[in-house]
Amino acid sequence: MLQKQRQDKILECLAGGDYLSVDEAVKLFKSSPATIRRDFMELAESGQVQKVRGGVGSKRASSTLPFADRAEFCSVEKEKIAKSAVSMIKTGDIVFIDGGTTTFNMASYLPDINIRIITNSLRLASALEEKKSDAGWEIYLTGGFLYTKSGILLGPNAQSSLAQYHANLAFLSVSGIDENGIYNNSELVVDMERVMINNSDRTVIMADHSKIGKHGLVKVCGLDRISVLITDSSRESKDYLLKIRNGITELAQV
Amino acid sequence: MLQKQRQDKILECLAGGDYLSVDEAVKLFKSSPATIRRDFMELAESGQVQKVRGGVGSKRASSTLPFADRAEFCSVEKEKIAKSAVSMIKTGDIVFIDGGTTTFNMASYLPDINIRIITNSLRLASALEEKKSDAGWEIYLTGGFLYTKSGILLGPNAQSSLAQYHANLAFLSVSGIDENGIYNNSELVVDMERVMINNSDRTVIMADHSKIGKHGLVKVCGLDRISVLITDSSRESKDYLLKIRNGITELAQV
DNA sequence: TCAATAGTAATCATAAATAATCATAATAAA
DNA sequence: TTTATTATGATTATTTATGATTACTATTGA
Repeated sequence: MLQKQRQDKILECLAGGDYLSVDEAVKLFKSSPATIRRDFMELAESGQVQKVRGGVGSKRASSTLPFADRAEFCSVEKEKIAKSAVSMIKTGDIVFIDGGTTTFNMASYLPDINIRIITNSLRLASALEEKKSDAGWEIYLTGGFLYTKSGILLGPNAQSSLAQYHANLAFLSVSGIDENGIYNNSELVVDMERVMINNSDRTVIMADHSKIGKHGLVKVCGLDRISVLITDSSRESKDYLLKIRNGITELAQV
Repeated sequence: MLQKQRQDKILECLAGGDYLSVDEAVKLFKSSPATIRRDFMELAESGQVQKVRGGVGSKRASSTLPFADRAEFCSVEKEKIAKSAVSMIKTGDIVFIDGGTTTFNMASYLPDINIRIITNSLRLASALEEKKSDAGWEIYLTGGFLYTKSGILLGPNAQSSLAQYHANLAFLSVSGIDENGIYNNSELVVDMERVMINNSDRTVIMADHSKIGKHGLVKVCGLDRISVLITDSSRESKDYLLKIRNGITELAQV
């Protein structure tokens, strides 16, 4: 049996949202544990299954994420932060959601209420499209050049497209935040985020503890433009949070 | 056995959506491994199969289209038409691809050469993003409101976003074509298609035989604006095709 | 806490598949 | 016919996948 064929069958076994052990797979495909492990590893690396001791499990809810480095998208902290962020959204809201990994997790928890979502993330839009809310989320995508590496739309067309909208809330990912402001690593991303900040009533920054006290290539804006910071608690970031606390309106720790 | 004959048989074997190993093919066609490999390579280069170690797989074998109603997208006719359409694309081209089901199939066959693709189809963009061409397709998405039912971007923002671009080739799906012109069922879709036609050097209509002689809610344009019609042959549509034939520059029947 | 067990990762030799090269056979063009 | 072109199959070196062995690590239960 071909390697690829075997891997397809593994995925098939897991399609029902189940679990497949190394031993079972060895019997099923008549190969050695080493080979099965290698298959499992590859499938896990490409994000198609999740590795557990003794075998692999289906990715279940997040199984439709189309990108490789899925692990990065699914950390417990980021999910908590995302959950807290969506709880701020009320019926009738118009929200900007930018293209970061933290904000992407919001897709899983968005309540099925009437809201309008404006985003430059192809992946977020795809995820929301597949969920097909009953209440009918209205989804608006910005145009522009598609960065296939990160699945987000950037560039002048994306910016001018985004500038057409105004929102109640903007949810942003950052690469760092300190007492002077928020940072990100790409100029094009920063340009988009600035438009979101300027065109929304309130700006919510979603940053896990690893971002606290860190910087980035470009400063997006000062803390005075930030309404809410949602982060998770950790011992190391505690001191830094105190410094930031005074610059912003509200701090949510999850 | 002729080379062409053999390659057709290979494709037949894969029609069911499975894999074919080099060894199996060697026995089946009584040729040498070298020849079979060359066949596999050619078929893979033209995008008709996917190469895996030890053999080839059908394009459908592992490619997971992100939406439910896959069947509709995969009819043999539409695939043939799509294949013929992509063969028109050359290195350096800038192409519009609209959001229909026929045009969507082009994603599977797009050659890995340097081209720029402008589309209002979220699903096409997602599919291309996942394929991650080596040569680096540049993908541009129009902005606008996302119709989750069909996964396409429409509305005034989509239009103005699209109007920024100019292409060599525009590939359009239609709901019908007759001797007077082409038709579609949604005003918003027609608006987008008109922009594509106006902003491209050549317009290619992709319509399977069920569309020939049919109409739709809105007329998009007359046949004089159409450069090429790609369709599949069928007894019923033959007479109608003769009428249409004179209105357009070129007719490709697959 | 400790071993006992089960699962894993790392290494390596082997086997298999592939790409590259070449000579030959089949085909098409002059 | 002769020549040029293309397809084929054999050979080779190279790359890649595999399974056995071993050492390592996590989990379990006393």
